[in-house]
Amino acid sequence: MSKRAKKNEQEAGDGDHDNGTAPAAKKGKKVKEPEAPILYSDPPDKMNSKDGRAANMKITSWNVDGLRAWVKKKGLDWVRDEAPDVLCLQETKCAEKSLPDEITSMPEFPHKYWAGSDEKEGYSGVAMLCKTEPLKVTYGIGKEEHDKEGRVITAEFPTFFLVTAYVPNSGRGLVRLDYRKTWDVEFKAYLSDLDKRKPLVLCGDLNVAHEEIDLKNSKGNKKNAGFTAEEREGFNQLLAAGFTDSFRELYPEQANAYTFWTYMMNSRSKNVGWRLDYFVLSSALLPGLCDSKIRNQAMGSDHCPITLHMVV
Amino acid sequence: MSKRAKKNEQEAGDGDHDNGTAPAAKKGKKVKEPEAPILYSDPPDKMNSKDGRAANMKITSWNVDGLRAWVKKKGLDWVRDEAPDVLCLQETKCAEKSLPDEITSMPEFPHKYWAGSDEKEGYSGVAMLCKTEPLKVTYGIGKEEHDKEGRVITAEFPTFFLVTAYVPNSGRGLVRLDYRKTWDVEFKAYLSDLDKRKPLVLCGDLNVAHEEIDLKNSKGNKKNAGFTAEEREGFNQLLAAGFTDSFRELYPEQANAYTFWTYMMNSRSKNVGWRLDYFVLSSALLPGLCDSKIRNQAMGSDHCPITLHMVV
DNA sequence: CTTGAAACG
DNA sequence: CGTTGCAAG
Repeated sequence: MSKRAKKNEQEAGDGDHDNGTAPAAKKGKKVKEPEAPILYSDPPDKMNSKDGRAANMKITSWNVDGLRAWVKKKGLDWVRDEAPDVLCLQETKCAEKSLPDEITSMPEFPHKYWAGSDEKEGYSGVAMLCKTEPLKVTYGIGKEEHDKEGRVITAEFPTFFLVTAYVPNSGRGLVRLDYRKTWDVEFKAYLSDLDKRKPLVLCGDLNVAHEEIDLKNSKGNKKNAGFTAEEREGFNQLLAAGFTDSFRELYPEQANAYTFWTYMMNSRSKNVGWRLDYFVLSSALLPGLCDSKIRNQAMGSDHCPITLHMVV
Repeated sequence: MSKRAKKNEQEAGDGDHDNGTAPAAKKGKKVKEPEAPILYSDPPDKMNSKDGRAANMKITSWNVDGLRAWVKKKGLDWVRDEAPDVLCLQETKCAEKSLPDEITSMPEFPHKYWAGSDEKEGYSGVAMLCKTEPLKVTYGIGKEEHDKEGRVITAEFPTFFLVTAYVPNSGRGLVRLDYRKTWDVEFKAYLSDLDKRKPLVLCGDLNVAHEEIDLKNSKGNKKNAGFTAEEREGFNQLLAAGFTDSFRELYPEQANAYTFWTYMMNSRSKNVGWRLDYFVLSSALLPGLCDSKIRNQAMGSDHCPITLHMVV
């Protein structure tokens, strides 16, 4: 391989979450054979906690990248099969009045909560759909500055809080990294405050790959949104505040486990991806943790869904 | 039919070229049966002039409403079957560098000319593709004010000028009617000047239905772009300057003959349309006129193509 | 590459 | 309703 080609393979483009592979080879140049995608084995869901109790709460989280398109691509069929107790969605990109009937009328989830962007229509937005009614539902993190983009919904259940979040992307050229750093600080403070009242589950697109193992091209992406030192440190600080990355807790060595692949350059078929979606748990909930799964077969978005089984 | 229903059927919306039919009937109300579309018979092309000479020039004009989408919808397959000597396109909405290979490499037309909008990418734009090379090709009408939107190409052939035009739409709410009136005056002047040198054929989307016979809902569209008194008078003035609407010349009583149908409200399937595309001829070319056809079976745009046969 | 909205028709 | 460039990811 030429020096230049090697460089390309590690460089990232100026986009966010780029996979860093070279662009289409020039005509006449030798092209690398397509390799078999490197996946990881997917054992059956563990339905019991370490201390032997049976899971009684199933939560699924999915960045749908445009709810309307995702519904057309039959994302809800997958959800019906998965049948979680709570479904959390990020990047719905849809005003409440424009939601498809198929989801607003879904009988499996009688309790539905929507947060949209105040300013920009079709931007950001999260949702939480529940089988049973939460005690209370709140929107945002209680900071005017951060609550205009429909990024957080918090539901209080008898024994825990469930927070779903779509963390701000730092953007191409890291144009929004400064804002993201503020967000990370204030969001962690919000979660710490909640945690003092009741343990919590945080799920959603946290827009960071924590460690090198959490993305394919770690080398080439150190200056790109989602893998900067600042964003990774933000995640470190969250864990230091007493929270746990449930997937990594259960599968500390598992490589090639991703939840996002850019639509560009056939990244998904090559499993050139990032782990950006998480279930993060208060330490008090760890004894009830049964499994934390990545459903990388489910299509309909550039992210795949993740599912948590726990005892609450 | 109720008075209200009747009113709806004649009213136009505030859009341009609306067909003026009522919106979807309210639930529970009686709905009119869908009627068989009223078309007109399409006799074989006349390939001789009145004085018996054989046609030796075939020109096709088509508002493609986005050349790239039209190419994907196989518009070029239809063109290859039609096999005109000159193909004129309007609303290409495509910068020259973004043209699909399939059209730039088309061997049937070795001589290709493109005009695009200077300011707005993906807006307006016309093209002329020729089997034989014109003596000279010019762009615009020689008035700075009118030549920024890629609306006119003029090709000089040995015995005539061919002008293809995409005349400015007066817009919803007639926001651009004033500009259109200026255009009509200056464009007529341009054509009159050309006509002094050599007779001409003008083809393209002239964005006006001339008389009541030239659109389905004439009553409801008198205040809408394409059928205002001002635009119709502009066309009258053009004819008064010594030019002839070739289709109407040959088929003076032919109703239900349209070249445009809004994509909305299934207008095309109901043949609720407008005749907006024309071949307009200098009087000196009338003896050579053989036929002026509307190819209303050709799909790929909200306009259909038209074809002229003449002796030059 | 893909989404959604905006402008235009 | 459907096209385009656009911002965003």
